[in-house]
Amino acid sequence: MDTSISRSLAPREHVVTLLERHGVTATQQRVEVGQVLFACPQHLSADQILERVMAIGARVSKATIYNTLNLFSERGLVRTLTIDGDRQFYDPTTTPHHHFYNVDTGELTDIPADAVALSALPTPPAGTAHERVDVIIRVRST
Amino acid sequence: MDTSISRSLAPREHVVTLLERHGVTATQQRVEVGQVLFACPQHLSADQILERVMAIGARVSKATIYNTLNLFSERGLVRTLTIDGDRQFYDPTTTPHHHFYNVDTGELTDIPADAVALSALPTPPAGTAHERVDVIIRVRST
DNA sequence: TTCTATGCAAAGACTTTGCATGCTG
DNA sequence: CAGCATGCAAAGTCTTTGCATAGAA
Repeated sequence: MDTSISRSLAPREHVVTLLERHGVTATQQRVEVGQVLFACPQHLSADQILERVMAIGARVSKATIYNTLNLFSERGLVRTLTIDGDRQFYDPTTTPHHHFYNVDTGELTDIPADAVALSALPTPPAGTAHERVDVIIRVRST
Repeated sequence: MDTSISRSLAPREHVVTLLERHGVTATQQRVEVGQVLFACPQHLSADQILERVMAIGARVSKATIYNTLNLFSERGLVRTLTIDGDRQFYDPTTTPHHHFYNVDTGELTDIPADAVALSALPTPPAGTAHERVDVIIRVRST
């Protein structure tokens, strides 16, 4: 088998459709970022995405990575996660769900929304309305 | 009344005792940071703390602010919050509780632990154990 | 005195911005 | 062709680090 670093990519077609459906012009670089990002449920940093995009032979600048990720985030194509202060992670899963965060390894794992029973949410402060609930379960290696 | 910026401070005695109880040497600067931080339940950034410490006439360098906050955090005197990626907030309330986060204003508000009913927490990934659960309810201004 | 804390400035990590060039429609 | 996207490098933020000096026990 192939000994080089090869990862599955989301099909080009699929990414193009996805971008268009969100009103994002499907340029070369954005599609490549999308192919990496939407390959599977995962949590990648901007740097990791840049690496992987480079690894598939595409050339995208760091600035474009950030521009693209911010655009995707605004348009609801990805969810931006901030767990520790160091860096942001981009999560292709945009449907409601939560996360395990391993404080020792930094690893993030998805938790399906229905695995956490959140009853009786408190009333938001006056003049505000619920937008989203994030549950982060910090775990440590045993 | 006093027109200058004056805020209540935690009593010096109280802060000294608190630090000692956590095995932290109660130096001049640490006590001043503590007086600002432990004045009331709040969420301050490193910069805001520096500002307020300066405002009470104490002179503390930025490096010491960060060193002190990191130390306090390690020793469990404060809880470090990372909400958006921009900066960290330090929360003097270390008992379990959750937060409202206003995505428009950046404002953080405490939620008592018992105001959120979290039943049926999922099992942590193999080889890990629960450490803490954070619930962040994002709200937007209406 | 002996070890730890502090200050200052420089270094570092991550992210954003400005501007000229290139691609999209 | 008009306008948005991209690349590059520089600028910006927040935070950490190194080293000499000052303070605590």
